[in-house]
Amino acid sequence: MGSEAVAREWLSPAVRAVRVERMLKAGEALFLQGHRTTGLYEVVRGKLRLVRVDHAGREAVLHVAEAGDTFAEASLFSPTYRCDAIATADSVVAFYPKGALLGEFQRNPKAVQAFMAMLARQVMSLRSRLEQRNIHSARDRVWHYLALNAGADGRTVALIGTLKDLAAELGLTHEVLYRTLANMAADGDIERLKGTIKLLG
Amino acid sequence: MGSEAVAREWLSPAVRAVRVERMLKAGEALFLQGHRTTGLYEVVRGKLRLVRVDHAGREAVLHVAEAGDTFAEASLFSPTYRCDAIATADSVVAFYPKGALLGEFQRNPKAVQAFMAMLARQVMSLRSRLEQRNIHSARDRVWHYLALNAGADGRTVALIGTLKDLAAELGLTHEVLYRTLANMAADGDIERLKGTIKLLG
DNA sequence: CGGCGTTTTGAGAGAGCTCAACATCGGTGG
DNA sequence: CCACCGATGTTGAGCTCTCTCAAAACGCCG
Repeated sequence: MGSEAVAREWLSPAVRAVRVERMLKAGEALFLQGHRTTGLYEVVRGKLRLVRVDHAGREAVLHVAEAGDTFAEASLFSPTYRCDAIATADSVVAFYPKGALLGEFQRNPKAVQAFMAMLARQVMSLRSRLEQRNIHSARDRVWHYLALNAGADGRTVALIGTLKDLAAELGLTHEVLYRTLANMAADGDIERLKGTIKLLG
Repeated sequence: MGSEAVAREWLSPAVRAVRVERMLKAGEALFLQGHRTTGLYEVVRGKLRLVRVDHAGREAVLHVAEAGDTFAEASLFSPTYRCDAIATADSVVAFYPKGALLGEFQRNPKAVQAFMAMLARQVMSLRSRLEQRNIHSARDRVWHYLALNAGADGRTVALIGTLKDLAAELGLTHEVLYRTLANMAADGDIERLKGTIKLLG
């Protein structure tokens, strides 16, 4: 989940200046549903669970934010948080106060543009990942990922983390991913190199 | 796919004024990868496929936009389109010229805010739908959907389209959805009414 | 070297998918 | 008013594919 190809260059110097870091112990709540919104966050280290709790106390997970992810962007435009944010591991988050951000957005057109562009790219990225999950066959899903993440030459895919991480992003078990890659290589559809995969055919 | 709970109130009167409708025959291309961006679109009627075509001519679907969906938002911040938009059925799209939108955004802070808020809400919605797809069990996935879409009372879910549509949104076959709902009703977890589902327990 | 996490391969079971038949509902036209 | 038609809704049976549990090889770092 933490592998958004969506970079975070929306941080103008002025925005970066208002950033405040905060540490959280595992299980600690950052904010709760109904609380007044104070700003948005970025995960520096650790992992947070965004959950909505229904009347019966059951939780529905909205998102799991990991290192590098931002969350609660919508809090900028809403008076109260609409879910709970709970650290599932000891974590560090960077806080960006709502007022400072909105002020900067009003003063600096570049900052708004950068932030909007970041959101638009994230929407695009999320839509394609959702589309990917509509592909049932493991092989086709892996191919979809590879084709979409090929570099400039259209034939080389750089692997960022471990294959286990990739399996999680693809919504497959790591065993299935290993087997699928092995089969694709055996069939001559891909070539597996150190840290990269080359598309053939 | 077309059931974003994300309303489109980002349309200020000034924005609505620059809207231009265009008709497309099935199979017709609206824009192609590499073309200069002219603006973003909204599907009024029909269905469009956003695809990226790799060097070997294989397509990878990025998104399927249906009535009510907007797409190519990122074109506002990019010089060229990064995928093809092809109508898969006779369609009507509304076109919002990039220049007019960006101009309006500069003049009218309300318009920027509304547009950013819409994007932020869409990011939230997409993230939760992606999280939903991580749930393997059909029953848990359906429950996740119901819990997240319950009305103000937290117990009543209004069904917008057909159950077939819902099955597609959940990434299940309609048969499995029917069976799952029947089981949940038999177990007393839900009550099925006309056009709505009531959560029990 | 020893330990830990990743990578790999094996075998089995379960859940959802597919194909198929049928019921139900809403609209259309005779 | 009723027969017809298409799409939605429903249930059944079998199959495939992925998930799960298990075990072992590999690589990396102290």
